[in-house]
Amino acid sequence: MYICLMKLEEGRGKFIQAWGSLGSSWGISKSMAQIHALLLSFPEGLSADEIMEQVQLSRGNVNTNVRELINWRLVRKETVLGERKEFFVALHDVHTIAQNIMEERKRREIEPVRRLLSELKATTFEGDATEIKHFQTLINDLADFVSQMENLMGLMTKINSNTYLKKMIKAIS
Amino acid sequence: MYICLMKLEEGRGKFIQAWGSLGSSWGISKSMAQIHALLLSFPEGLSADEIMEQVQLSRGNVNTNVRELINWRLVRKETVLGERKEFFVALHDVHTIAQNIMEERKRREIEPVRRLLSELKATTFEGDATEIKHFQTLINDLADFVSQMENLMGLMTKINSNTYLKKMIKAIS
DNA sequence: CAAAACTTTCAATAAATATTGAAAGTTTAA
DNA sequence: TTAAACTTTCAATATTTATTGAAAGTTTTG
Repeated sequence: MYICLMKLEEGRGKFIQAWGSLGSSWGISKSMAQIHALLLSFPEGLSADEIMEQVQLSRGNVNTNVRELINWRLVRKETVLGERKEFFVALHDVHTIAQNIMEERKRREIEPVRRLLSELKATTFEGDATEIKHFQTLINDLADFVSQMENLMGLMTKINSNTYLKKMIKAIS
Repeated sequence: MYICLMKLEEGRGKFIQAWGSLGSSWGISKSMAQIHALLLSFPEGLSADEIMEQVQLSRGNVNTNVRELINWRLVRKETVLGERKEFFVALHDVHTIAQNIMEERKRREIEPVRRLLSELKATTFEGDATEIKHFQTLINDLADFVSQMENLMGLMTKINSNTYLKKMIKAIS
């Protein structure tokens, strides 16, 4: 596909659908990814009913996934004067988005690993000395790597406000 | 738990089980994570039957997930002179592991996003000018972010052989 | 070549996860 | 206070993903 012309609505629809299926491959639910894509596509907030309408999901599903997006700090609630219902707006700054996703993933995916490894590090093993050594080396190496990973994720959130850093990373990678 | 004493076998078992459940939270199957943990725990390779025995999984499951681990370049086959069956050994260097995981995730999770965004970047939209502008800004921002991400993942694989880089990252993050 | 020793495949099944929608809960306005 | 407007919950259901195990396939050995 070299050139392509389409209605904006169609483009948004395509983006939303594609983002939804991509979502699965990063371990978040399709609906959540779709709703996020939808809210990102609109500068203004949408109501629950509008979301239901646009992505064809049930009320319960929209409610659950919007709440989850709020937990991830990717979306916030807004109320409009004179309107009774709530509106949901995505955070539109990509670097803030990235930062919040990083933080959440750290919490969910890195922290538990760290806990496991600390626990194993703190235990003394009985058995064959060589095998113990191998196992302990593994645990230590993994622990080192995990903190490396955390540093790097921290770095990612710093890139945010730092063009110099951005250039540096590009240069050394 | 401040001090703890246990048999090595028990420690390995604990590690394997925990790694399995963590696996789900990073979007890989429990069995695959368990098998990986098992093979990491042993310096020498194990046969399919030994894996089945140790992690209590069916032959088919072991076969499938070992193949997957080989695709990810986290495990390789080994044959032993005079033995008919195959043995599977984990790569034991944590940084090589990290590097291979990064590459695989890039391929699976980043590449498809890049493709989608390029496609949307290449299309011309019809509709309200302000809305189009918002949507295009979104697409461009996401595309920028994705390449940023790729740079950083590249950087991660470089840390491997570079202690200086490691210190630098720690310093700036 | 045939049987033994393995490995691979894949349809059936189980388990985990996501989604629905109707009922219950809450807030606001008159 | 009560009815309307809206949000939340959650048991039932659907969908997706992982796992099993027996049958088919392959390679090696005698």
